[in-house]
Amino acid sequence: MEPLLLDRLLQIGDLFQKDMDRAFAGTGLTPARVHVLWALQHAGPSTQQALAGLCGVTPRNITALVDALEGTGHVRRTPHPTDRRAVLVELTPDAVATMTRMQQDHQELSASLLSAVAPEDRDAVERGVAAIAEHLAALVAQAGEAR
Amino acid sequence: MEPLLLDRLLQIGDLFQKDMDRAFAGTGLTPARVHVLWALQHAGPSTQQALAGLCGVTPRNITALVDALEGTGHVRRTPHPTDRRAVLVELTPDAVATMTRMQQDHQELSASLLSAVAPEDRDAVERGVAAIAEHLAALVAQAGEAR
DNA sequence: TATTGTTATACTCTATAACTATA
DNA sequence: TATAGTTATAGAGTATAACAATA
Repeated sequence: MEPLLLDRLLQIGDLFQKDMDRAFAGTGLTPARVHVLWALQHAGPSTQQALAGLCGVTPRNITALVDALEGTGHVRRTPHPTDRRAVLVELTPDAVATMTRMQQDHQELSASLLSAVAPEDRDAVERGVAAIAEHLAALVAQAGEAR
Repeated sequence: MEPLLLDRLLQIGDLFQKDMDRAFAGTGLTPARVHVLWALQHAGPSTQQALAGLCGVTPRNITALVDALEGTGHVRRTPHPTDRRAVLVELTPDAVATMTRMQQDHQELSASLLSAVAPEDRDAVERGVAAIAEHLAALVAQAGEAR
């Protein structure tokens, strides 16, 4: 019996997570902390409130994640120039280098995955996966409203 | 700029997780506990060692998950018929009904996702996603050996 | 009065190590 | 001696609620 499309997608998600967990082992990084680093690379220096929004977690949680990332030298807290309640979190030069490398690996992995698809199927797969992501996002948003 | 295929797949994984978390809210279920229930529905009554293997977690962790599921009435522990060291964990009738419903939802969601893909792309998407899953599994297994 | 970040507390998932009862 | 499950301990991620300083 063929596995369902959904089962394949769930399997892919599990494999990514397993791979990430091992790739970060021993580096002091975890998926949640890398998520913060990604947000900082894309958005630049940010307040913790902003990070909470970008990562979809509570401000309290961001405090803990930034504490850990500060401890491992990945980020720095600096005073906010105009709002003395807030702090700005920014990547250290080392972390910028790490994130640049990670982004390259990311692009290479994406290319490697596409190379596993038969050449005549590649366009359809890119279109189809994008359509699935958008459809699923709409379903989840709809379920969220009905809450 | 088009998002990478990999970004789409990661987005799909995040959306599934978000949807599951909300679907289970208030039921006492969590992704890890549902994983145990799935394993039990597919494998039938099982020892905790067997569940640890099926779920890919430590036996100690299974003890905690089964404790929680027993507390919410989803599973029962019964003595193993031939090995007095072991226990058999089995679904309660209520949990069997819950899992049957969940399996139906699962199939419907899979069909819904496929329906979001253009009809002429569907075969290619099913082939391509399967190929990606197998390719990724091989990459992860290879990285695991090099450990 | 509203917002930013923190302290306090709690729950879940996860792991390793040591221990008990049984094979 | 090896295996099944548990107790003990620890760390990470997550949440809510109460509080301080500042806007």
